[in-house]
Parts: sequence; structure tokens; C-alpha cells
Amino acid sequence: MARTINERADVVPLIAEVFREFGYEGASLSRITEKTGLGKGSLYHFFPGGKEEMATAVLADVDQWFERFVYEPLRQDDPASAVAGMWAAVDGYFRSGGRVCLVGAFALDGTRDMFSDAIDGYFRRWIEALRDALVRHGRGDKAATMDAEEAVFGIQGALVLARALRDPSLFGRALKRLQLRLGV
Amino acid sequence: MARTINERADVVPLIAEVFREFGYEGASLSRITEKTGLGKGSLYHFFPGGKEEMATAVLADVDQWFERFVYEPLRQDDPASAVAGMWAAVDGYFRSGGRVCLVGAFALDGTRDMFSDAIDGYFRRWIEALRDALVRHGRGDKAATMDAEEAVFGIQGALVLARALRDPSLFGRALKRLQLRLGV
DNA sequence: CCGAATTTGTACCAGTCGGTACAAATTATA
DNA sequence: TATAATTTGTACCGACTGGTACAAATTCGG
Repeated sequence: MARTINERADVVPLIAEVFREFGYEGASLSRITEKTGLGKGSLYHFFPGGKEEMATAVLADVDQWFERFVYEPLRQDDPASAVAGMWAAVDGYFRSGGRVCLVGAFALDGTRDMFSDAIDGYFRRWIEALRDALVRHGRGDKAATMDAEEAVFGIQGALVLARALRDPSLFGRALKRLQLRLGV
Repeated sequence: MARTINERADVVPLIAEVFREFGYEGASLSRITEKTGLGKGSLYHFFPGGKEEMATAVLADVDQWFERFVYEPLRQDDPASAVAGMWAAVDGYFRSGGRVCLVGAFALDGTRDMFSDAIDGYFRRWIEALRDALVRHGRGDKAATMDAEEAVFGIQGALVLARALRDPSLFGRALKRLQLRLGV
């Protein structure tokens, strides 16, 4: 019938927003069609696997972003500037606390079992990349692991709390605090 | 038809488990029926307001538990022992990372808007009670607030990460770390 | 400009959702 | 034991769920 300018890649971030806002179960196809402007025909053309494939695509998209702007720099760049870049990237990505972590949200309920590999990989590689940078910066192996874990779960908790209290500014405060703790 | 030993109060924790496991949207009445062994008739007898009233009751139950075993001691008991008691209570309540925070889970998706007062109050009173204890212990006002915030969002983030990585032991490590940070 | 491939809207499906109605069964009161 | 109040199972409701089928519209290759 019609050809719009939408490619699959253009739609993924829109679908991501719906998942972020309502969770996997709450993200109904009707809400997704509403947000994307695509009918079921187009949606199932792009994602023959339906809702599950949409979520997989969204998770892959998120993963790709972090891989490129966070993990890879942590592994390759100068440790100090890579870590500094991480805090900036994270603050930007989560809109200074106004946005929630989709992977963290999926992890909390039964959705996790559907996407456990993607969810596990996202956090594991984040922690490993950060630990790697800390070690290269001179921190001991054990301490670096703990520090990396603390930074990552600190970010997740700050997102939860900022949203629960409807106080995005808490996220910025928390990032500052975590940054100081890391001492890099 | 039948009279079982179930009182409303006995059913609430069971319903809580369903919400914890599947989230608000994913907790269907059929799952709740299955878990509790109660038919719709009984369920709507106890909770005329339906699913929403069940969630309200569950949140009130959680709140009551924390008020009694965490907030109240923090406000009234000797600061050092109350804070120590908090870590023990939290570790026990969340089953050393094997259990998720229902309030945190609700906070992350669209469910928050339905129960924002309960969610907001749970975290706000927790932080305030902890700050209060820290101040009585000699910490300055500003620093105590930051410390309290960090402890609470640290716990939340540790729960997210422990579940995401399927590694409950991470929660214990995190609690230890947060406890040291607090220095009480 | 024509035919093939792609893209899309719409109607429809069975299943499940939360919720209601109500009679039957059980318990409590006397 | 008779009766009133409580508790419960079940059938049913309209709405919505994710998903399928398919023909019409559009775009693209020649």
C-alpha cells in the first residue's frame, strides 16, 4: 500500500521507548503501532518473530550503543579519559536520570528469563571493561573488580531511586559520588 | 461453598510473590488464583477493588514490614546498632539477593504512576530514617543525606545486578561494601 | 512503462485479560 | 436445628492480547 521513509533501524529506538515506558508485558502491540505509526503488517514484516523479536532487536541496539561508546573505549583508550568518558556517556544516555535502563527493568521481572543472555552479557561486559580500565590504571585485580561492580550497580540503583522519587537530580548527585569513589 | 483457613492477611504475601515474580502487568488473575488457591469469588471478596487493591495491599504490607524492622529502629534505637540491624534485616528480607524489591520493580515501569505515593514514601522514609540515625551518630547533615541516599540506591542497584547476572552472592558483597562506606 | 518484488492496511482469529453476577455451600448465631 | 451472614466456585461478559492471512498499494528493476 504505502512506502514510508521508515527503515527497520529507524523504528527500533521508538519501540525501545515503549518497552522502557511500560515494560515488556505492558508494551502492547497497539501501543507500539501508535508510537511508531506502523500497522501490524509493517511491524510483522520487519519483525516476523513478533514482540519477542522486537525486544531482541531493541536489546541488541542498546548493547551496540554501549559497546561503541562505553565498553570499547574502556578497553582501548587511555584509562583515565575512558572512565571520564563513561560518566559523561552514561549521564547523557540516561538523560540525567530522566530515562530508565531498559536492561535493568527487564532484569527485575519474569522477562529476564526470556532474554537472560542479552541481559547477562550487557552487565558482565560492562563490569569487565571497566575493571580492565581500572587495572590498566594501576588498581589491583580484586579491588578493581569490586570497584567496577560498585560503579555499575550504583548507576542502576540511582536510576531506580531517581524514578521512584521523581527526582532526576538525584541521578546527577549519585554519578558525582560514584565518580569520586572510583578515584580515576 | 467452602471455608478455608485463609484470611486476607495470609493471602497478601502470596500475592506479593506473584507481583515480585511477574511485575504488575504480568501478574494475571489466573496466576494469582493459582498461587493462592483462591478462586475469583474469594479474591474479589477480599479485594473488591480487584488487582489494583491487591497491589495496594501488598505495598502496604511491605511498607509495614520496613517501618517496623528498619525505619522505626533507625529513628529510635541506638544509631550504631540500628544501622547494623538494618543491614541484617535487608539481607534477610531480600534473601541474600535471591529476592527482588517489589517497590523498586514497580518504580521502573508505568506501574509507578498508579502507586506513586506508596513508592515515593517507601524510599523517602527509608532515606530520612537512615539519615536521622547517621546524624545522631555524629555525621553532618549534608553528608548524612548523601550517605543515606547512597546506601539505599546501592541496595537497589545490587538487587538489580544480582538478578541480572544470576549471581545472588553479588548482593552480599555489595552490602558489605556499602556497610563499610557508611562507616557506622 | 510494465511486471515483479516489496511494503502496508485491514479484517479476522483463538486465547486471555480483568471484572461481574449469582447461586450453592459453608459457617456463625440463636 | 432453623436461619441469617459469610465465603466460594463457576459461568459469563466485553475488551484487548499477540498473531495470521491476504489483497491492495507502492516502489523498483528492466
